Amino acid sequence: MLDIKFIRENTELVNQALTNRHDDASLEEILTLDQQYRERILVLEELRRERKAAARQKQASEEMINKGRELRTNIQSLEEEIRGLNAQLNDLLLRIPNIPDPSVPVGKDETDNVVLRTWGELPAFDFKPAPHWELGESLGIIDFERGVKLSGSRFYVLKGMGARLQRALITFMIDLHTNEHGFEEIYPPYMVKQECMVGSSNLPKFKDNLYHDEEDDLWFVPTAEVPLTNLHRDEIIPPGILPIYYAAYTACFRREKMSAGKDTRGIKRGHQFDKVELYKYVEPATSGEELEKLLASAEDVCRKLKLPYRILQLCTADISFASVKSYDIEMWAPGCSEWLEVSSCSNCGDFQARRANIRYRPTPDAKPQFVHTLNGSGLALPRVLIAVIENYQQADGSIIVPEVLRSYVGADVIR
RNA sequence: GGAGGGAUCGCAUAGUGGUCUAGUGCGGGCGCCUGCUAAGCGCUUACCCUGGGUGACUGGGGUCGUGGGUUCAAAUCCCACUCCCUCCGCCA
Repeated sequence: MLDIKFIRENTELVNQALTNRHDDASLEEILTLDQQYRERILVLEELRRERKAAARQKQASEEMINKGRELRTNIQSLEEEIRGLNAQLNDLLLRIPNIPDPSVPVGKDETDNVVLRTWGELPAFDFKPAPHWELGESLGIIDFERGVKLSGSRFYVLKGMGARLQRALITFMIDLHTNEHGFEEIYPPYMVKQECMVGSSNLPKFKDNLYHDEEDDLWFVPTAEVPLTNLHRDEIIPPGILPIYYAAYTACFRREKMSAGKDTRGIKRGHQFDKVELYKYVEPATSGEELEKLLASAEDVCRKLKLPYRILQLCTADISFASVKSYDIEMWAPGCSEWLEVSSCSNCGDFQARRANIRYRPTPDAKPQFVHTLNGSGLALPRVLIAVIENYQQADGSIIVPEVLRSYVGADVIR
C-alpha cells in the first residue's frame, strides 16, 4: 500500500507510475475521499473534545444532559459517515500498485523485459530431445491420468524416482540456502487468515486466483511469501535484528483463473506445486543491494545444478503488484524448447510492510519505521524438475541425476 | 464438539458507570547523592491520526484483545468476533 500522504503530495509521480504499469486504477476518487475524510475528522474531534470536557464534570445538570444528548447524536452520525469514507478510501488504496524504481525499464508488456545475461551452454543433443511429459510417462515417474482422476485438470502425481527427485531438489535447495546463504528455515502454515492475504497484497485484488475454505474462512497460500510476510505482521522489530533472512518450503495453491487454457500440457502450471521461497526483512537503505544478493542466492541453485538459465529484468508492465523492481530467472527446457520462469526476485520496498504494519526501531530511542521486504523463489519445483528431466535426458530416455543431487536421490541415473 | 475462566503500558498486576487526565511493582532510560561491583533519591517510560512552529518543541483526538451497541458519561454494562488457559469428548 502506498502512503496516502505520499499520493497527496506526489500525485503526478504516482499517476505516471500507474501509466507505466498499464494499470487502470485512478487517483481522483482517492484524493476526493481523502479530503472529505480529513475535513470530517476535524469536525468530529472538536465534538469529541466537547464531550470529553463535559464528562469530566462530576455533576450533570439537566441542561448539560440535554446538550450531551445532542452531542452524542452528532458524534454518532459523524462517526458513521467517517467509517464509510475510510472504508472506501482503504479499499481503493489497497488496489493501487507499488511505484516502480526509476531503473526499471518502461514497457507495454512482457515482451519489453530485458535479458540481462545468460549463463551456461544450451545443451546440444544428437537426438531430438523429448518433452518432460513424454519422458515422465515413459519412465513411470509422472502420472498425469491418475492426477486428473483424483483432482481434475492441472493435477498430476509424481511416482517413485519422480517424487524422490523432487524431494531431493527441495532438500538440496533448503540446505544450500541455510548453510551457505544465511537463511533461517521456516515451516509455516499452508492456510492463513484473510488479513495475511491483505498484508502480502494478494487480497483484495487477486481473490480470483486463491483457494478459500468457506467453513473456517481460511485461505490456501499461493506462495510461502504470504506466511513469511505475515510472520512479523503488527510487530516492531527491535534494533540490531535486521536483516532477517527466511527460507521456507511449502506447497502452493493457485486457481490459475487468469491463465485459463494456458500451459495445460505437462507439469509447468498446476493448481498445486511446491516451491522453496526466500524472504528478507531489511533496513530501507539496503534493499537495493539486498535484491542483488537475493538474486545471486537463487542463481546459485541453477549453477550448482549446472542448468542453463538467463536473467530478465522485468519492465514496468510486468513487475508484480507489490514490487519496486524484479528480476526473473528462466531455465532452458530443451524438450519443450522454451525458457521457464523458475524464480521471480522482487524488492517490495515498504509496500507490504505498510499493509502488514511491519516496522523496526533503528536505534533504541528512535521512532519505529517501516522495513523493506524482498521475496524470491529459490526455486519453484515443477519447472526445475522439468529442466532437470529435459536437460539431463539421454537418447535411451533415461535421465542423469545432477551431481549435487546424487547423495539425496541415491542414484546416478533414473531409468 | 461441550462446560467454564481470561485478554489493561516491555513483564506482573489494581481498577465493576463520573474521583481514570488508567494506579502500583518490576524491568529499561536519564539524572542526583555516596570512598569502594551495593544501596538510596528524583524524573522518565507505548502506539496511531491530525494541527501549529525554521527548530529544541507543542495543541487536539483516538487506542484497556477486535468491532458494534447502551448512556449526558464506558476499562467498567450489553452483543458479536478473535485469541489464550482449564476440564470433558474425539483424534494422526
